[in-house]
Amino acid sequence: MSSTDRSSWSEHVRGVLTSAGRGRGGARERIVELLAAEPCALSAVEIEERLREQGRPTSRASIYRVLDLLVEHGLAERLTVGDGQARFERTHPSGAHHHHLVCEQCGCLVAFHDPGLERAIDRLSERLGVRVQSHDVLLHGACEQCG
Amino acid sequence: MSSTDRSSWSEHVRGVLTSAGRGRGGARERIVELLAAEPCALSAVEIEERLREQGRPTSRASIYRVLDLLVEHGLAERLTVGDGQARFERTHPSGAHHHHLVCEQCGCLVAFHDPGLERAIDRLSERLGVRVQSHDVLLHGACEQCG
DNA sequence: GTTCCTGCAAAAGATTTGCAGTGAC
DNA sequence: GTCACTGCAAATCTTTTGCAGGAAC
Repeated sequence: MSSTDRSSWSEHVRGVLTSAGRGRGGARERIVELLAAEPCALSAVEIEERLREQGRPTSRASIYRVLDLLVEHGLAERLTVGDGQARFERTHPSGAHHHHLVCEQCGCLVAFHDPGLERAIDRLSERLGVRVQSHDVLLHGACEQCG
Repeated sequence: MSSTDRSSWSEHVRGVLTSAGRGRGGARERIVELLAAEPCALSAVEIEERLREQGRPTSRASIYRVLDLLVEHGLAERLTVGDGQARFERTHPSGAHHHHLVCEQCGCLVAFHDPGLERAIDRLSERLGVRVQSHDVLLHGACEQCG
């Protein structure tokens, strides 16, 4: 993702939250800045660590509150990879989305997008006759470095 | 799933665990029996509730231990739907697997199988050039009753 | 008798909440 | 000055672990 995307996401967040009558605050700015720069999904604990390493310590309670706020407004997405903690990732303003591969060896997350998969899910939801609002696909395997 | 499938899964579990040098115990029998009869994924807390309702109270620690044992031997599968607790479901001895739709209204789980989706994931893993061991697909939407 | 299984209680982690103080506008 | 935001501490909830007694073989 380009640096333009990064700053545009931060701007987008500010716009949406301002319209919602929310102010700004130090913790929120720090977290938004971190998520904007981070390509991959982070857990609340990881966010706390990164911010502390950057010399900008932030309370974990605030981290959870900011993340909830972002998810509520569709600005971030919550995902779970089965390790007992939730991970968070910014969403693309255009609505484009992707899925993840969890490397069983190094634990890293690899994002990917696949039109064929999206089509298969569209056809599937039609076949099932149910209304599907969203979907998650999680692959478990080995990343390029480990595989 | 037929009652034959149910009993065959229980038999399968006994066979596998006996081969692994494990004995039997009351808690394990109760949990296997419950999972055999239950069509859908249950959390440890739900399993505890059901067993208590049946007048067969079982310690939660034992429930987690039995579930871990089943997952280790490939007899059950752990899945998460994002509500902060793990759910468990028996696996089919043949290796057949399915995925789930979570109804956002009533919270129920609907299982489905879709060859097209499986093919799309096979093609995808080939395109990505990574080794994919397993995959999970989770749809969020409305079930037939609610939709 | 030895080994595995179980229950209880305590511990460990992640997440949420109450509350008082701080900061933005 | 008001209302939102933050940090701390405590609470909640799920899951794991230590240990002692009990059951299976």
